[in-house]
Amino acid sequence: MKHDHADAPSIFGGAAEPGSCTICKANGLCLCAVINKREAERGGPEAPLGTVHKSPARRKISYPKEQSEFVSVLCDGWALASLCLSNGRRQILSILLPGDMSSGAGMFEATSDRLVETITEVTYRRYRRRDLTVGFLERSDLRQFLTKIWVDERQQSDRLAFDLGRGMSDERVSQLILNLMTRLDKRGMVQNQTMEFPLRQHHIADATGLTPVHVCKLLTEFRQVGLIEISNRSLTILDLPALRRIAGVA
Amino acid sequence: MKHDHADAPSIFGGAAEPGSCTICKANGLCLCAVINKREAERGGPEAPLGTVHKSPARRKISYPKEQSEFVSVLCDGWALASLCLSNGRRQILSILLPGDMSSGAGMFEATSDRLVETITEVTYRRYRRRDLTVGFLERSDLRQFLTKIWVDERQQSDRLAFDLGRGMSDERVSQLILNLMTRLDKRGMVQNQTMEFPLRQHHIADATGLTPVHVCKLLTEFRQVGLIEISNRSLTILDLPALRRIAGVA
DNA sequence: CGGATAGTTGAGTTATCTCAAATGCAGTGG
DNA sequence: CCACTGCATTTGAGATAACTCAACTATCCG
Repeated sequence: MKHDHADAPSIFGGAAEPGSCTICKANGLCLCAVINKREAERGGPEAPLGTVHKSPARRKISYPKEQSEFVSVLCDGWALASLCLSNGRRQILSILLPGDMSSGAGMFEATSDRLVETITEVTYRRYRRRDLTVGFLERSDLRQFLTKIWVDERQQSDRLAFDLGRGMSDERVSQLILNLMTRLDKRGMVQNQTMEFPLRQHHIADATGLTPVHVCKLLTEFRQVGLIEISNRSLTILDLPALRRIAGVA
Repeated sequence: MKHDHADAPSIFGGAAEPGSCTICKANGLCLCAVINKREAERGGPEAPLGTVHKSPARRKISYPKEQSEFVSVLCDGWALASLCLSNGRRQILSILLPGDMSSGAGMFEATSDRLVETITEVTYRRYRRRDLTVGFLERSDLRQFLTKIWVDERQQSDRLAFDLGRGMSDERVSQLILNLMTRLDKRGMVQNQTMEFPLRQHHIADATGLTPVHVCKLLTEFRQVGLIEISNRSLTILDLPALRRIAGVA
């Protein structure tokens, strides 16, 4: 069984085994692999791995209410899903990392209210929704994949609601940082408590429901007391226990 | 095909047809009906409609981390699902109305972090999870039911995050009221802009991320300017357009 | 009637926002 | 290489939405 993501070099895991690429690491299963396998078993044509797309930084790649017959999975780079309403207010609902999709519900619904845009330059893979839904009927591993995503997303948005509704500003920001750290770590993208950190302060603000100005003040304070270090678009956690304490880990 | 919910009188729709009970109205499909049908087609035993349970007001009926082989669907009364963390802070994630379950993800996961408790006295129906998952494999209407729930929940929690992160206090409260009104209306539980309203102010506070005191002040202001009227645990919207305007309907 | 829970009101505090100006930094075109 | 433009970050001062605390009243239920 092939699983080399040949067209998306940056998600190469080196090996060609399942579980080796970033998408697999993130989800425990890669849609490519699943579709691949299905096709192989049927003796069908070479697997439709999904088409690869690239987009520069700061581009909108999916609009609210927009119909699409495709499901996109991020392969490389950072993106975000947000809800924008009246008077230009926006709330970021999720920072998308390699292996993520805008929302698992998108595998069934052709439209959503979410706006998806890139943060860095990204590579993503588009699958035809129809190809996937056929698979859902037939493959138990794909169904498991789905329910796992559902459960994970539920937990993430519950936690988000809690933080936004009940957290102080410093809790929210530290929670965001820790959350990203955990998710990147699962993908093998953290070394020495250090991670790539392409977020602008206004991203952090929109994700935490705060003001860019206030985010700035919080971050400088975090730095001053030796919690974190930011330089060169990368972030290091210097005092993990303290940061967790602020985030109010239950 | 029977569909009379015989043991849960208050969700009687009068007729015995699908679409007639509150659960059907809420979801477009009732689990009872689906399981019923499946069993009937197989010539199996009389359908396992799920066992009926009752609980008085203000009782916890499902705890975080608690394992359960059952999935509960509310038949009558109000309940809530919340996330409680450190120092007793709580965020209500969803007000549960007849036809709702704590979370659709609960149909696959035996545990969650949510605390579910009753607001009024409630009747609910418990289905064995195993009975449902078997159905998912076989019945396309049940799968559709599932994906609809997923999509709806996604939209609800996106909106919640937006309100908590980016809404002023008056927007949040009016949004909550309108949301409840809409959902109750779908269930045929609104007459003349009037609905049953068993929420205490501290419920509203926990749902909107505010303080009970502040909620009180907002509600009295809403009443003074003639937006709503509350009496006898029921709420009437007197000026719908104005309330929508405050809620910031997009 | 008494005790608990819920709602109301006012006074004072504080976390966060708004506004505004200054600085830094990256990319562009001359 | 420099000046320039546009974005991101920093800093300070003042405003305000929402909170805390505390006392008082109303309502419900046995």
